Amino acid sequence: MPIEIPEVVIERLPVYARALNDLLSRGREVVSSQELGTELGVTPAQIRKDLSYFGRFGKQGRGYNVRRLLEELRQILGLERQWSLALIGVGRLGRAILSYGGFYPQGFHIVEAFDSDPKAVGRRIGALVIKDVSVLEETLRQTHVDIGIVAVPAEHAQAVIDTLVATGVHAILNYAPIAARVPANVHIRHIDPVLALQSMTYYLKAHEFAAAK
Amino acid sequence: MPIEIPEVVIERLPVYARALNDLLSRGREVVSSQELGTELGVTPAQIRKDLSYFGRFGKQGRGYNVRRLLEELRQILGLERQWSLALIGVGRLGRAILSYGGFYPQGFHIVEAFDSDPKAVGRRIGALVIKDVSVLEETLRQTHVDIGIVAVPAEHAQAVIDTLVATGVHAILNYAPIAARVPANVHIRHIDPVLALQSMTYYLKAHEFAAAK
DNA sequence: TTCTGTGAACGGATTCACAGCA
DNA sequence: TGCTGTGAATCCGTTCACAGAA
Repeated sequence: MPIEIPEVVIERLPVYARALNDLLSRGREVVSSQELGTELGVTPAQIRKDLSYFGRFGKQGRGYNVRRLLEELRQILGLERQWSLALIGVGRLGRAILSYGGFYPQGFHIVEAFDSDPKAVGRRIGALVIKDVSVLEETLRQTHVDIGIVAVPAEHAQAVIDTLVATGVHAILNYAPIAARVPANVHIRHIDPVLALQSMTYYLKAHEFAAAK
Repeated sequence: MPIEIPEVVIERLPVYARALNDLLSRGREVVSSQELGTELGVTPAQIRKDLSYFGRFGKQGRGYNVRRLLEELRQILGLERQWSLALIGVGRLGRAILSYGGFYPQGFHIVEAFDSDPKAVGRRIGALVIKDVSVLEETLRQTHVDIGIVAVPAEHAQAVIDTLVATGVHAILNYAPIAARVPANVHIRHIDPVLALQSMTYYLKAHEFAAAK
């Protein structure tokens, strides 16, 4: 049944959840779709429509109970549980990911780390010992992880992703600058600051042209 | 005139450019929309339609000349020039961004760095000396930068973004976990791995449920 | 009165399908 | 014959607008 819910809707829910979290910490108890929309730069109708896919969480004439709605969203998104992740690639980028403090408090725990560099393998980072990428497949067949984080160089990324998929990983966060191919039942998100910059320059160029006139 | 071109199209162009770059380095001279589409997981019709907004770059019966099309796209996107960036926030994340080697070769040069921590201010990182964020506004009024990179804690991000906008910056790459508000003539892209993870867990949850049946 | 929930209308992006050129 | 370029058709997400509950 959830199959028919547009993916864009799913991608907005965490944004709503984060805003509700803020509101809650500021002591706010009730919020209207109007206010939430202004806060987030989204139309109120969109928020109401998005939420209506999952239930009727609001009170007519009042708005939404912040705590209640947040809990519903966390439930829907699976944010109440903890998720285990494996990191592949412990170079500069990988180490930055490991030391990033934003995952753990949100329930995302990196429980395995792999690299191909013999100098890195065996090294300990916090509670993790870096394993050789050659044992990636067998390790993940024994120890289940929910999500793979790919932080290897572009030329190895697709192979790593294929291995992850082969071991039954269904969600991948990819930092490598490639357009990875995965089966339809596997979810992938790309973190790619260069692509982000390269699409903005189009507008900067156009703007400068207009400004020069 | 470029105003009518859908933003999604602009966002796909850098992806095409990257793929063409790969093809070129593999010695490929000609490519059809079919092949390129397979490579990228996009329909051939979409590629042809996207490109048709900007001109007629292909040869019927043959396909596209890889080098030629790449050059056209680089021209359209403004990738032939160099762009100067200012980084605000030189904490752990900011330092990782500074040490990331992927920006410079693509023409993105970080020329200024700011932080609010007195211990960081004045410190030299490579060719950069970290300035106090209190001089952000006046510095950017003197030294033009094209793009701002925001890597400050969430609670300061909107203020920093407002300052950037006030000094005439029209493009922002935001790493802070907030839904920042900017005027319509300012472009912003968000790098937010936690949001990416939080939308994938929805599907993992649904999948597990289905698998348990 | 206020604000939700939701069918219906709308608008915009994707895909189709084919004419036309090499 | 092969593949582009592109109007037309389709699909899908957003917005409208209003009935109905508090």
